Amino acid sequence: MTPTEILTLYHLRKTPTRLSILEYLQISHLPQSENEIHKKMQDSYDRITFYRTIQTLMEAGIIHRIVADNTTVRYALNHYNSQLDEQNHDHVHFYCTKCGKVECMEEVVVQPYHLPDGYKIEECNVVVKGLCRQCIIKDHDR
Amino acid sequence: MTPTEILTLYHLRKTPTRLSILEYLQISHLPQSENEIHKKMQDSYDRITFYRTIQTLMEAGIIHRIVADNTTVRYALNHYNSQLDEQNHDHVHFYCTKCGKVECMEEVVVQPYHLPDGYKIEECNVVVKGLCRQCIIKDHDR
DNA sequence: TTTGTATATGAAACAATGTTGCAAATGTAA
DNA sequence: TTACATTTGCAACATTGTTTCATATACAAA
Repeated sequence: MTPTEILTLYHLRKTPTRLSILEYLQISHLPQSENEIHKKMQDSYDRITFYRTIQTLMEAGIIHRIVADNTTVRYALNHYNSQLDEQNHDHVHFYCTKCGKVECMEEVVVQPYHLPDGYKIEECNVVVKGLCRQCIIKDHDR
Repeated sequence: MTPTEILTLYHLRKTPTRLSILEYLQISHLPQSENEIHKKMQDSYDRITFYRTIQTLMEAGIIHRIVADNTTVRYALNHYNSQLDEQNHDHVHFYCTKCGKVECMEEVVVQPYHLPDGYKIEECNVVVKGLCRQCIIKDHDR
Protein backbone atom coordinates (compact mmCIF):
# COMPACT_ATOMS: atom_id res chain seq x y z
CA MET A 1 0.00 0.00 0.00
CA THR A 2 1.39 3.39 -0.92
CA PRO A 3 1.48 6.29 1.57
CA THR A 4 -1.27 7.97 -0.47
CA GLU A 5 -3.45 4.87 -0.26
CA ILE A 6 -2.84 4.58 3.47
CA LEU A 7 -3.93 8.18 4.09
CA THR A 8 -6.99 7.73 1.89
CA LEU A 9 -7.93 4.58 3.78
CA TYR A 10 -7.79 6.44 7.09
CA HIS A 11 -9.57 9.55 5.79
CA LEU A 12 -6.54 11.74 6.41
CA ARG A 13 -5.42 14.57 4.17
CA LYS A 14 -2.43 13.82 1.99
CA THR A 15 -0.04 16.49 3.20
CA PRO A 16 3.65 16.56 2.21
CA THR A 17 4.93 15.88 5.75
CA ARG A 18 2.66 12.88 6.24
CA LEU A 19 3.58 11.45 2.85
CA SER A 20 7.31 11.96 3.43
CA ILE A 21 7.30 10.32 6.85
CA LEU A 22 5.29 7.34 5.63
CA GLU A 23 7.52 6.94 2.55
CA TYR A 24 10.64 6.99 4.66
CA LEU A 25 9.29 4.54 7.23
CA GLN A 26 8.23 2.21 4.42
CA ILE A 27 11.71 1.97 2.93
CA SER A 28 13.35 1.74 6.35
CA HIS A 29 14.13 -1.73 7.57
CA LEU A 30 14.39 -0.54 11.19
CA PRO A 31 12.33 1.85 13.35
CA GLN A 32 13.54 5.42 12.91
CA SER A 33 14.13 8.29 15.32
CA GLU A 34 12.97 11.86 14.86
CA ASN A 35 16.56 12.79 14.11
CA GLU A 36 16.88 10.16 11.37
CA ILE A 37 13.60 11.21 9.79
CA HIS A 38 14.69 14.84 10.01
CA LYS A 39 17.93 14.15 8.13
CA LYS A 40 16.00 12.52 5.31
CA MET A 41 13.49 15.33 5.00
CA GLN A 42 16.11 18.10 5.10
CA ASP A 43 14.68 21.61 4.60
CA SER A 44 11.08 20.52 4.30
CA TYR A 45 11.26 19.59 7.97
CA ASP A 46 9.55 21.49 10.76
CA ARG A 47 9.73 20.11 14.29
CA ILE A 48 6.25 21.16 15.33
CA THR A 49 4.69 19.74 12.21
CA PHE A 50 6.65 16.55 12.69
CA TYR A 51 5.42 16.29 16.25
CA ARG A 52 1.79 16.75 15.24
CA THR A 53 2.08 14.46 12.25
CA ILE A 54 3.41 11.71 14.50
CA GLN A 55 0.46 12.27 16.86
CA THR A 56 -2.00 12.04 14.00
CA LEU A 57 -0.45 8.90 12.49
CA MET A 58 -0.30 7.21 15.90
CA GLU A 59 -3.88 8.07 16.80
CA ALA A 60 -5.00 6.68 13.46
CA GLY A 61 -3.10 3.47 14.17
CA ILE A 62 -0.80 3.79 11.15
CA ILE A 63 2.47 3.91 13.07
CA HIS A 64 3.64 3.10 16.58
CA ARG A 65 6.19 4.65 18.90
CA ILE A 66 8.86 2.52 20.48
CA VAL A 67 10.35 3.86 23.69
CA ALA A 68 13.40 1.68 24.17
CA ASP A 69 15.00 3.90 26.76
CA ASN A 70 14.47 7.28 28.37
CA THR A 71 16.51 8.78 25.53
CA THR A 72 15.69 6.39 22.71
CA VAL A 73 12.42 6.90 20.86
CA ARG A 74 11.75 5.39 17.43
CA TYR A 75 8.81 5.11 15.08
CA ALA A 76 7.71 2.27 12.85
CA LEU A 77 4.79 1.43 10.59
CA ASN A 78 2.19 -0.92 11.98
CA HIS A 79 2.00 -4.20 10.17
CA TYR A 80 -1.31 -5.65 9.24
CA ASN A 81 -2.64 -9.11 9.18
CA SER A 82 -4.20 -8.96 5.75
CA GLN A 83 -6.58 -11.80 6.57
CA LEU A 84 -8.07 -10.08 9.58
CA ASP A 85 -7.50 -6.51 8.42
CA GLU A 86 -6.57 -5.87 12.00
CA GLN A 87 -3.66 -4.21 13.70
CA ASN A 88 -0.93 -6.47 14.86
CA HIS A 89 1.59 -4.55 16.88
CA ASP A 90 1.63 -6.77 19.92
CA HIS A 91 5.21 -7.74 19.18
CA VAL A 92 8.38 -7.49 21.22
CA HIS A 93 10.96 -4.78 20.55
CA PHE A 94 14.66 -5.38 20.74
CA TYR A 95 17.15 -2.72 21.81
CA CYS A 96 20.88 -3.24 21.35
CA THR A 97 22.60 -1.63 24.34
CA LYS A 98 25.83 -1.34 22.37
CA CYS A 99 24.92 0.14 18.98
CA GLY A 100 21.53 1.55 19.96
CA LYS A 101 19.67 -0.25 17.20
CA VAL A 102 15.97 -0.93 17.72
CA GLU A 103 14.13 -3.75 15.97
CA CYS A 104 10.52 -4.86 15.76
CA MET A 105 10.57 -8.60 16.43
CA GLU A 106 7.33 -9.23 14.56
CA GLU A 107 7.57 -12.97 15.15
CA VAL A 108 8.00 -12.66 18.93
CA VAL A 109 4.57 -12.09 20.40
CA VAL A 110 3.96 -10.34 23.70
CA GLN A 111 2.90 -12.74 26.47
CA PRO A 112 -0.40 -11.98 28.19
CA TYR A 113 -0.01 -10.67 31.74
CA HIS A 114 -2.55 -10.87 34.52
CA LEU A 115 -2.86 -8.06 37.00
CA PRO A 116 -4.77 -8.13 40.30
CA ASP A 117 -8.54 -7.57 40.13
CA GLY A 118 -9.57 -4.03 39.39
CA TYR A 119 -6.99 -3.23 36.78
CA LYS A 120 -8.01 -2.89 33.17
CA ILE A 121 -5.25 -3.72 30.70
CA GLU A 122 -5.25 -1.81 27.42
CA GLU A 123 -1.82 -2.43 26.01
CA CYS A 124 1.48 -4.06 26.83
CA ASN A 125 4.93 -2.87 25.77
CA VAL A 126 7.90 -5.19 25.91
CA VAL A 127 11.48 -4.08 25.28
CA VAL A 128 14.14 -6.75 25.33
CA LYS A 129 17.62 -5.29 25.80
CA GLY A 130 20.85 -6.96 24.89
CA LEU A 131 23.37 -7.34 22.09
CA CYS A 132 22.56 -7.77 18.41
CA ARG A 133 24.39 -10.19 16.12
CA GLN A 134 26.78 -7.59 14.74
CA CYS A 135 27.76 -6.32 18.18
CA ILE A 136 28.38 -9.83 19.50
CA ILE A 137 30.70 -10.48 16.55
CA LYS A 138 32.56 -7.22 17.13
CA ASP A 139 32.91 -8.16 20.81
CA HIS A 140 34.51 -11.50 19.90
CA ASP A 141 37.05 -9.79 17.62
CA ARG A 142 38.51 -7.80 20.48
CA MET B 1 17.95 -1.15 55.80
CA THR B 2 18.55 2.57 56.22
CA PRO B 3 19.89 4.73 53.37
CA THR B 4 23.18 4.99 55.27
CA GLU B 5 23.40 1.23 55.54
CA ILE B 6 22.62 0.81 51.85
CA LEU B 7 25.38 3.20 50.82
CA THR B 8 27.84 1.53 53.18
CA LEU B 9 26.95 -1.87 51.74
CA TYR B 10 27.66 -0.63 48.22
CA HIS B 11 30.83 1.23 49.17
CA LEU B 12 29.37 4.58 48.17
CA ARG B 13 29.96 7.84 50.00
CA LYS B 14 27.11 9.04 52.15
CA THR B 15 26.41 12.38 50.52
CA PRO B 16 23.31 14.47 51.33
CA THR B 17 21.73 14.11 47.87
CA ARG B 18 22.11 10.32 47.86
CA LEU B 19 20.70 10.01 51.36
CA SER B 20 17.76 12.30 50.58
CA ILE B 21 16.81 10.47 47.39
CA LEU B 22 17.01 7.07 49.07
CA GLU B 23 15.02 8.27 52.06
CA TYR B 24 12.30 9.65 49.85
CA LEU B 25 12.10 6.55 47.68
CA GLN B 26 11.90 4.40 50.80
CA ILE B 27 8.85 6.18 52.20
CA SER B 28 7.21 6.39 48.75
CA HIS B 29 4.71 3.71 47.94
CA LEU B 30 4.98 4.39 44.21
CA PRO B 31 7.90 5.06 41.85
CA GLN B 32 8.73 8.76 41.77
CA SER B 33 9.62 11.18 38.99
CA GLU B 34 12.48 13.66 39.04
CA ASN B 35 9.92 16.40 39.51
CA GLU B 36 8.37 14.71 42.55
CA ILE B 37 11.77 14.12 44.12
CA HIS B 38 12.69 17.71 43.35
CA LYS B 39 9.64 19.04 45.20
CA LYS B 40 10.55 17.04 48.29
CA MET B 41 14.15 18.17 48.33
CA GLN B 42 13.30 21.84 47.76
CA ASP B 43 16.36 24.16 47.80
CA SER B 44 18.89 21.44 48.46
CA TYR B 45 18.19 20.22 44.95
CA ASP B 46 20.51 20.59 42.01
CA ARG B 47 19.51 19.05 38.68
CA ILE B 48 22.99 18.00 37.64
CA THR B 49 23.71 16.41 40.99
CA PHE B 50 20.35 14.65 40.84
CA TYR B 51 21.14 13.35 37.38
CA ARG B 52 24.53 12.01 38.45
CA THR B 53 23.21 10.59 41.70
CA ILE B 54 20.59 8.65 39.78
CA GLN B 55 23.31 7.30 37.47
CA THR B 56 25.39 6.20 40.44
CA LEU B 57 22.49 4.53 42.28
CA MET B 58 21.37 2.74 39.11
CA GLU B 59 24.86 1.51 38.24
CA ALA B 60 25.20 0.19 41.77
CA GLY B 61 21.88 -1.65 41.40
CA ILE B 62 20.21 0.19 44.28
CA ILE B 63 17.41 1.75 42.23
CA HIS B 64 15.86 1.20 38.80
CA ARG B 65 14.43 3.54 36.21
CA ILE B 66 10.97 2.91 34.82
CA VAL B 67 10.27 4.38 31.40
CA ALA B 68 6.51 4.06 31.11
CA ASP B 69 6.22 6.42 28.20
CA ASN B 70 8.36 8.83 26.21
CA THR B 71 7.44 11.51 28.74
CA THR B 72 7.04 9.42 31.88
CA VAL B 73 10.17 8.41 33.75
CA ARG B 74 10.10 7.23 37.36
CA TYR B 75 12.55 5.79 39.84
CA ALA B 76 12.09 3.10 42.46
CA LEU B 77 14.22 1.17 44.92
CA ASN B 78 15.17 -2.34 43.95
CA HIS B 79 13.69 -4.96 46.18
CA TYR B 80 15.80 -7.78 47.43
CA ASN B 81 15.14 -11.39 48.01
CA SER B 82 16.67 -11.60 51.45
CA GLN B 83 17.20 -15.36 51.11
CA LEU B 84 19.25 -15.07 47.96
CA ASP B 85 20.64 -11.59 48.61
CA GLU B 86 20.09 -11.04 44.95
CA GLN B 87 18.40 -8.36 42.92
CA ASN B 88 14.85 -9.01 41.95
CA HIS B 89 13.62 -6.36 39.57
CA ASP B 90 12.32 -8.61 36.84
CA HIS B 91 8.79 -7.48 37.57
CA VAL B 92 6.14 -5.89 35.40
CA HIS B 93 5.37 -2.17 35.62
CA PHE B 94 1.89 -0.78 35.37
CA TYR B 95 1.11 2.60 33.87
CA CYS B 96 -2.32 4.17 34.26
CA THR B 97 -3.08 6.03 31.04
CA LYS B 98 -5.61 8.20 32.84
CA CYS B 99 -3.94 9.44 36.04
CA GLY B 100 -0.34 8.73 35.00
CA LYS B 101 0.40 6.58 38.04
CA VAL B 102 3.19 4.04 37.74
CA GLU B 103 3.37 0.92 39.91
CA CYS B 104 5.89 -1.86 40.40
CA MET B 105 3.88 -5.07 40.20
CA GLU B 106 6.38 -7.05 42.26
CA GLU B 107 4.23 -10.15 42.15
CA VAL B 108 3.87 -10.15 38.35
CA VAL B 109 7.05 -11.65 36.94
CA VAL B 110 8.34 -10.91 33.45
CA GLN B 111 7.89 -13.84 31.07
CA PRO B 112 11.05 -15.12 29.39
CA TYR B 113 11.29 -14.27 25.69
CA HIS B 114 13.26 -16.10 23.06
CA LEU B 115 14.90 -14.20 20.25
CA PRO B 116 16.37 -15.68 17.05
CA ASP B 117 19.89 -17.13 17.28
CA GLY B 118 22.63 -14.58 17.58
CA TYR B 119 20.92 -12.22 20.00
CA LYS B 120 22.12 -12.01 23.56
CA ILE B 121 19.41 -10.95 26.02
CA GLU B 122 20.52 -8.91 29.01
CA GLU B 123 17.30 -7.49 30.38
CA CYS B 124 13.61 -7.27 29.64
CA ASN B 125 11.32 -4.35 30.40
CA VAL B 126 7.57 -4.79 30.46
CA VAL B 127 5.12 -1.93 30.82
CA VAL B 128 1.45 -2.81 31.01
CA LYS B 129 -0.77 0.17 30.24
CA GLY B 130 -4.37 0.56 31.24
CA LEU B 131 -6.61 1.90 33.97
CA CYS B 132 -6.00 1.59 37.70
CA ARG B 133 -8.75 0.78 40.22
CA GLN B 134 -9.38 4.40 41.17
CA CYS B 135 -9.69 5.55 37.56
CA ILE B 136 -12.08 2.74 36.68
CA ILE B 137 -14.29 3.77 39.61
CA LYS B 138 -14.20 7.42 38.55
CA ASP B 139 -15.11 6.33 35.01
CA HIS B 140 -18.20 4.48 36.28
CA ASP B 141 -19.35 7.55 38.19
CA ARG B 142 -19.63 9.62 35.04
C1' DT C 1 -12.12 25.05 -12.58
C1' DT C 2 -13.00 27.90 -8.93
C1' DT C 3 -14.13 28.67 -4.30
C1' DG C 4 -15.33 28.04 0.69
C1' DT C 5 -13.94 26.11 4.72
C1' DA C 6 -12.30 22.82 7.86
C1' DT C 7 -7.84 21.25 8.57
C1' DA C 8 -2.84 21.56 8.74
C1' DT C 9 1.28 24.29 8.98
C1' DG C 10 4.99 27.01 10.89
C1' DA C 11 6.64 30.87 13.82
C1' DA C 12 7.33 32.16 18.48
C1' DA C 13 7.88 31.00 22.94
C1' DC C 14 8.45 28.09 26.59
C1' DA C 15 9.03 23.65 29.80
C1' DA C 16 11.30 19.47 30.87
C1' DT C 17 15.04 16.45 30.53
C1' DG C 18 19.76 14.90 29.28
C1' DT C 19 24.80 15.93 29.12
C1' DT C 20 29.79 17.65 29.55
C1' DG C 21 33.83 20.36 31.45
C1' DC C 22 35.83 22.29 35.27
C1' DA C 23 36.88 24.60 39.59
C1' DA C 24 35.44 24.36 44.32
C1' DA C 25 33.68 21.67 48.12
C1' DT C 26 33.46 17.49 50.83
C1' DG C 27 33.55 12.56 52.57
C1' DT C 28 36.59 9.46 54.42
C1' DA C 29 40.78 6.93 55.30
C1' DA C 30 45.16 7.45 57.33
C1' DT D 1 43.80 16.83 61.33
C1' DT D 2 45.08 16.27 57.03
C1' DA D 3 45.44 14.63 52.22
C1' DC D 4 43.22 13.42 48.28
C1' DA D 5 40.03 11.02 45.52
C1' DT D 6 35.34 11.76 44.88
C1' DT D 7 31.37 14.62 44.49
C1' DT D 8 29.12 18.86 43.80
C1' DG D 9 27.26 22.84 41.48
C1' DC D 10 27.80 26.40 37.96
C1' DA D 11 27.80 27.46 33.14
C1' DA D 12 26.54 26.22 28.91
C1' DC D 13 24.32 23.64 25.66
C1' DA D 14 21.40 19.77 23.08
C1' DT D 15 17.17 17.33 22.51
C1' DT D 16 12.41 16.59 22.99
C1' DG D 17 7.64 17.87 24.12
C1' DT D 18 3.94 21.36 23.99
C1' DT D 19 0.61 25.43 23.27
C1' DT D 20 -1.17 29.57 20.87
C1' DC D 21 -2.39 31.80 16.83
C1' DA D 22 -2.21 33.72 12.27
C1' DT D 23 -1.45 31.92 7.69
C1' DA D 24 -1.51 28.42 4.17
C1' DT D 25 -3.49 24.44 2.03
C1' DA D 26 -6.19 20.10 0.85
C1' DC D 27 -10.25 18.88 -0.94
C1' DA D 28 -15.28 18.78 -1.38
C1' DA D 29 -18.89 21.14 -3.42
C1' DA D 30 -20.51 24.54 -6.67
